Amino acid sequence: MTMNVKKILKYEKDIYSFWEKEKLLSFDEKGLRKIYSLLMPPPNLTGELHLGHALQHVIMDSVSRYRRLQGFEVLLLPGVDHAGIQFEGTLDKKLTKDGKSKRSLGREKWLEEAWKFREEIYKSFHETWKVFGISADWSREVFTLDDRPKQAVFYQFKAFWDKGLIYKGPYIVQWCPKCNTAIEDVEMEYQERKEKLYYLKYGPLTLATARPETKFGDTAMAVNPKDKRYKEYVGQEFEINTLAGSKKMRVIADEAVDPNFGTGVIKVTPGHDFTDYEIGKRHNLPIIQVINKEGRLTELAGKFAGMKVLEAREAIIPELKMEGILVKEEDYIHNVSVCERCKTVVEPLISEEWFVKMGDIAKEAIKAVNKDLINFLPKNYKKILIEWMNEIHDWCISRSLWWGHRIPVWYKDNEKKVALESPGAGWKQDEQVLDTWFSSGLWPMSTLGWPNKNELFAKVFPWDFEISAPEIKYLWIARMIMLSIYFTGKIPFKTMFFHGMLRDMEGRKFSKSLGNGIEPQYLISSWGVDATRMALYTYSIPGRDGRVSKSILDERGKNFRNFATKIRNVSRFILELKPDFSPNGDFKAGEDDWIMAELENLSRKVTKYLDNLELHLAVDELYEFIWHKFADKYIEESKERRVEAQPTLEYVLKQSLILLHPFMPFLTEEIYQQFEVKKKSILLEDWPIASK
RNA sequence: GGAUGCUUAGCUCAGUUGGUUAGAGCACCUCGUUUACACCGAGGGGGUCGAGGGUUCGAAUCCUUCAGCAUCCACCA
Repeated sequence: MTMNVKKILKYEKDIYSFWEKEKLLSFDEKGLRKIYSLLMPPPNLTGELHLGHALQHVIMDSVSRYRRLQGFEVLLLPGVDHAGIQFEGTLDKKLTKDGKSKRSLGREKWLEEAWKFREEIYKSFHETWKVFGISADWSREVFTLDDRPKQAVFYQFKAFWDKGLIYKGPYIVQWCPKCNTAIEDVEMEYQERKEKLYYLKYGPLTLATARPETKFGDTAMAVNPKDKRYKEYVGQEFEINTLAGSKKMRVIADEAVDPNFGTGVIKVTPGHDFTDYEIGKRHNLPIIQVINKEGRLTELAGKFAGMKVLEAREAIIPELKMEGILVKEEDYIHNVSVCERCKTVVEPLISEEWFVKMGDIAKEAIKAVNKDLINFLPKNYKKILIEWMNEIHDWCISRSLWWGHRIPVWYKDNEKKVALESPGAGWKQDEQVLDTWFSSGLWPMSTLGWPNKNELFAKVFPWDFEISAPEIKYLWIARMIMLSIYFTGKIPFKTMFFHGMLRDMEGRKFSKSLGNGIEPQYLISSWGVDATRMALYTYSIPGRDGRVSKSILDERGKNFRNFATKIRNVSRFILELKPDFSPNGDFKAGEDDWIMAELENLSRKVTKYLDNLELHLAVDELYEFIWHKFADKYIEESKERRVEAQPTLEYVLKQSLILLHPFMPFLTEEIYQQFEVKKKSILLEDWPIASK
């Protein structure tokens, strides 16, 4: 079995090397042919490529091979994303196993380890890509921490800075105490928890809270202005027992308070709650930090200082009861925000972070998207993206990490400078790095040498084709659009293809923690690369999720492996066992007409489906034609008149191979090479029909 | 709470702008070991297209209500 696997992979590697050697995959920017450009979404540098990557890359590859056959000068540009938090988390886990840690290594040594780890991951990426036959121009590969993106990132930062779009300030952020960094809304997930809702007496009022431990940070009580019950209290001040002393608190009226929740009164904790932060801003309330970045209470919490949030909650409850402050408890089921990566409960708290004002940037992007310059698949993503951009928040671009583009701001005494390199002795660079998406958002430009003016950029931008998983439509796609429009006035890509998500049979995402993943390598070694690719095209409908299990993918893999065998047998019959005669290339009218008409029909349909990016339909047609029309019917009938039919047999086979090549590149090349009259590679053949 | 999508044969899914007996693969049944192929061929069974209502000469396809599932967004004091 393992021998067999190696043999299969060896065969595919040989063909791939042949394509590379003949420069069939490389892009000639001096070429005169019309360009078709595809930008590979850079996978995260975190380990191995999974089935979702395979799906996405295989879709891109079929499009790029199709365009190659049509005679385009194709650029499929590959790359990898440094993936700040994710990579850093993965590496730290690995280092812990080796008995090392961030603290013991220090920033410089740690970065050395990081680059070493990067090399390991790179090797595995390249192997997988080539095994899948991805026809990218590897000489143009980009990594988001390379020099070029570095220049682009700096240009971007400087441009925003000069325009006054970047600001630094205390701001309430979602803080993950374990990752020790601010994270964005989109990096969180929600877990339903059964907790308690506590009713506390604050002066003459009773209010409900799920987080009594934040009471040390309270700066006011708030009610809805329309709530008649509390009208008389608004504006008054009361002495409140905080368990760490006593302080005066005012009752304020704010629209954000829901009169139907609890008693209709809330405590306002601007330092540790998003709504409260907004209320606090509107009413000029002070911000008090009672939870620190490790998720522990600060000294303001008196004897509870140093406790973790949940410990503190448990310790506080009895005290509140004793003091007569806690008057009622009830069960309360609600969603708790946790960090998407480490599942730690996220604490909203105040941190010094860098932000980009997004309002104006988004406005321009909305205009461009509304002009329908980008073809979204599925269509409704246009609306979804516009709605998001309409309600955009400022972008928190700083992360307290080491892996990434360091914020290019330098400090000396009370001076500040923006520079890529140190402005001289005594200057200290900001400790934080930029959000990964700050560089990924520039991907369509930085991969082409932007911001330096150059021919490549001028020729290629905007890209013809981009593909993505829908889950990063805001994080990545929307940002690429906004940044491209902002800096170049142009959209970044003409077609934006959102593929569906592969899920398990329960509809869950594949994830490491669930252990429900299916290795692409497993499928390849069982059924071959081409069959695995074909199995994946079944799930290439834009925006449609697919449920898969090992057995379902095995079923498809086996089915297409059988299809590959069928094609091998067909070609053996036609090319190896052909009758002894000299083909004159003439087609006999009459008995061959129908298959020629079917072939014509097939060519037209496959072309249409590829143009519309309906890959699954193209695959269906090819399968039906080759197996059930050509093999089962025509070849069977031709046995009666083999010599006469031979030119047609050869012709139909060759054309079928060309049409199938975008999907099964290795098999089609292998068989193509057995023809007597042929070009150097099937990739140099002509697609039978032009696109509309 | 808001938005979007999904619900078609036992399973996983296709069904292009509404138009003849609703398709594929796998599974199942019958027959076939003819010199490309049993990783095969010929044939067959199996669906009131989630439920109700509506538009139409005609609806899986359009409208509406409802149910279930999923995703995204918001809220979560």
